[in-house]
Amino acid sequence: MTETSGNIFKSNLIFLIYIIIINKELVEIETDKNSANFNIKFDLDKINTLEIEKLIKLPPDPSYGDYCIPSYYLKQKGFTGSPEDIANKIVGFIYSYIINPLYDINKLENSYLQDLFKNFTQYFTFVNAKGAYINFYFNKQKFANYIITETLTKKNNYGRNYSGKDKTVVIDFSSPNIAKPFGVGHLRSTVIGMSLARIYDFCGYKTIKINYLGDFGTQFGKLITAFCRFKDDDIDIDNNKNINNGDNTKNAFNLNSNLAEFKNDPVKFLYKLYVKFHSEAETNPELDNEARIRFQKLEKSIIEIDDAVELFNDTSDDENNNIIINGNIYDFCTENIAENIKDTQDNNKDNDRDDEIVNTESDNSDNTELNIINNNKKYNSIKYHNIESNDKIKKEIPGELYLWKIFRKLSIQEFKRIYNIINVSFDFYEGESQSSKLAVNLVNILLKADIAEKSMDAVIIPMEKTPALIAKSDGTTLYLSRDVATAILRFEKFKFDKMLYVVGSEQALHFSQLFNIFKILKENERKLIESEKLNMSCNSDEDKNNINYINTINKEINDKRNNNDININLNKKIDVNLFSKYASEIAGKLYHIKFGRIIGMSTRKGNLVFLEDYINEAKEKALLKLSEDTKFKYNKQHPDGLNNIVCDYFNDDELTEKKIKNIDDTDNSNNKKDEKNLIININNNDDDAENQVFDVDIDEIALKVGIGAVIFNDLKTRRSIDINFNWDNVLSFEGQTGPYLQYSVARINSLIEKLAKEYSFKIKIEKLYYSEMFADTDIEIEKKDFCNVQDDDFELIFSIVKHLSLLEDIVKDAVSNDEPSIVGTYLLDLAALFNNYYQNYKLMGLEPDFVYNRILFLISVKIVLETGLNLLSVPILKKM
RNA sequence: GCGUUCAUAGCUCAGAUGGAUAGAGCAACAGCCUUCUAAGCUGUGGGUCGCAGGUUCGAAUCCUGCUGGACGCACCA
Repeated sequence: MTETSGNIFKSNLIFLIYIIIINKELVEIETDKNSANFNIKFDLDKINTLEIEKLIKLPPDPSYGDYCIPSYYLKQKGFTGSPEDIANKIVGFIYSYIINPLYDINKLENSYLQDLFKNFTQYFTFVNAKGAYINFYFNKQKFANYIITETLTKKNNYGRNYSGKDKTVVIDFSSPNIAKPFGVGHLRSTVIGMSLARIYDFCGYKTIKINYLGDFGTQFGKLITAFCRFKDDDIDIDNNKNINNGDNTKNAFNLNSNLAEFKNDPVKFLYKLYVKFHSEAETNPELDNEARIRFQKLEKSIIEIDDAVELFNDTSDDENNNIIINGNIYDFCTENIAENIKDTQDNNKDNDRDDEIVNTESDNSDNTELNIINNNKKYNSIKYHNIESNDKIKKEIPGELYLWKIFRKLSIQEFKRIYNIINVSFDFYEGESQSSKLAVNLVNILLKADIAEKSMDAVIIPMEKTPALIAKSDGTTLYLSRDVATAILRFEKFKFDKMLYVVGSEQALHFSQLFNIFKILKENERKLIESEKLNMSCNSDEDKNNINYINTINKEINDKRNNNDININLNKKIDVNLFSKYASEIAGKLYHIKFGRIIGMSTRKGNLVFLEDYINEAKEKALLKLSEDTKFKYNKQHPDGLNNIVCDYFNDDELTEKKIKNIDDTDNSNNKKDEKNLIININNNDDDAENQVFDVDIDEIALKVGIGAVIFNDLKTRRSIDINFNWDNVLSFEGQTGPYLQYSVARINSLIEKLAKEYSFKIKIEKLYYSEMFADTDIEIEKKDFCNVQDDDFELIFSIVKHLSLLEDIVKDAVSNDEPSIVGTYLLDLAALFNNYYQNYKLMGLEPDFVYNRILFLISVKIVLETGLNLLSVPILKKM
């Protein structure tokens, strides 16, 4: 027997349908209501509940019932005749055997069957056949009370299911490029990925969130070149003009305004350099050349220097970041690196083409380009010692590597700051740079195995359509080959059942090639094994190096989920037969979660939009609205105003993380509990109520509203379609928007609070907020009847409760389609239903018992709304 | 040219995987704040589901063709 849906009404119906199906002969005979037949077949072990569940549909209109079964579905189960006939016969069967007072259920031999039939009459009051449909009508009161009890009992676990039990899903999302600003393009991946992670988690999967940084590639040569050449220039890309193009290299890196800017906003500064590089390169081809050389040096040093990636460990937290930014290393670096790089720059002028340089290798000791790589000469490398480890021995590394590390580190810091704002976290930060070693090896093995072949000096894997390019003609690896290597390493570590790449649809070809490669590797497993053996036993220097790479490549990724960065353990050796070992297992487990582009997104100046500006724009709008509205709402209507405004986060860990980040000046040894509620107390000075409203941290609220608007805007539509960007749409807080959902929750909170106060109910309001949901509430839920069919508002409540009951199915649906928008539209419907109720049915002043029950009902609505918002990673506000 | 993908109300989108009468939100118009937050609610108007065929009891949904848009097509990621 397979697992059933969490809703007992549905599971009961599933069993009934099963009985109908296996007793088909009995159903097809027109049974005489009075002639009892107690030989009903029933075999508990053989039920495939999932299959039967698919037969159950929701009628389009409540008047057609609460569940229905289209009888034409039953033809596949062996029923014959017209759909109308089938429906009629089945309804006849149900009335003869179950809802028939003359039929004595107790005479059934199977006691389980007895219970089932008894339950059925309790859960369903009415069954009819209408055309091709068999319609089932709930015992509405029982249903409503059942669902409300369920939500109140399970709280923020309501809707959770375990369809992903014992399965691991790796989600690769966000993946910004180092040294480039975090724009709205990355936002989509980030937001979709984060939401999927939460939804998968809610379905019981072990979910691993990975941020795969674009920390490698030709652009870093460009950036380093630009940094060395232009760092002291006046660059203002906003106005699109470059003042002072000259060579300003006399005083290397003074503490001038540029340095201040670099320290203050490194990513933006680097972006400016990058833009400047491209505009300069148009007239000066030498720049591109220099960039290429510098990247080659960088790549080589990453591969050759054992702990290259680990230097100035990215795992370090604020403490060490401060060292980099403010302390000795920084100053040391800035003085020396600038000098050194200037030297290489000067030398570089003699070498216009990189192949010349490559060919003059080793014998020209004055050629600094090569010495950097091979000899670590004083003038072209950087001495440093690792303060963290109290390592007294100074090491020397190439300047390119040093700068690259600095850029990388500062960028990660900046990204983390932004992720913090939108409440996104990762289990691991990875980088392309980490898999380049393995990627090199992959190319060799595939060549030997005849799976790949050379084509115009490059290495390709032939495919039906476009051949996959896995190495450039200069032997360096590409995005694609690194992705293959990365997938292997990840599989080795996580043994995932699924890996999702949340990347825009413009990269569809790349991923279809990637998946194809694994398919090809699987088909050629034997060849691969041979090739790997060969690779191990060969003697050429090149191959030895490769074996060396593979032995030293990082394999060990720290298990600690909370450690946010890559931890590389270089001591651990890995299997050489990594590819043949895992490739066939990986095939078929990779998915490209593609999404459409954002069209027409630009600032008023026409440039790339930075995420932060985007959020700020939304925040400003919210602030405006808030200042207009609160004045009216809280001062005129409710003179007692707000006592406290609580800005809540949904995740304790993330909350703590944020708190720690914010409080950097004080040693925060307070217990966690105090941190949880960021309560901002307002001076409740009666005289000056009007001004107080603005003392409230409406800033915080506005920010959350802005974030909610921005995030929900990306999640409310299906991934695949392109978004026509329109400021008015994003900045609209009315209708189908994030703020509308947040507002609905805030309304419920406020209402509950008011009613509890008015009626002196002992309800601890703070226990009702999402982050506290794990704690026991003081609500008594033993009382089963929260509502009654005779109540005036019953129909309204029933329609809402029915919607609440869908949550589990919605979540499953979202997972099977990898589509967060399914949750989004569900929430909009639910919020609309609630607001309808809110507006049309006033509770204040009604009977206390009745009101108390309604509060419990409101809490159950709130639970579902908040659960959904949490799944979408939309901030939940207690008040707004 | 080849491939992927999209086309539903003036605009932005749903449409439960082929099922009962195609639904929301903006925008327009008409109402609703001296009791619960008007970021809200109620009502009205608005459709040849891009076009043309096909598949069957039944199509916005599936297949083919066409039109129109977006993206991609080997040394970028």
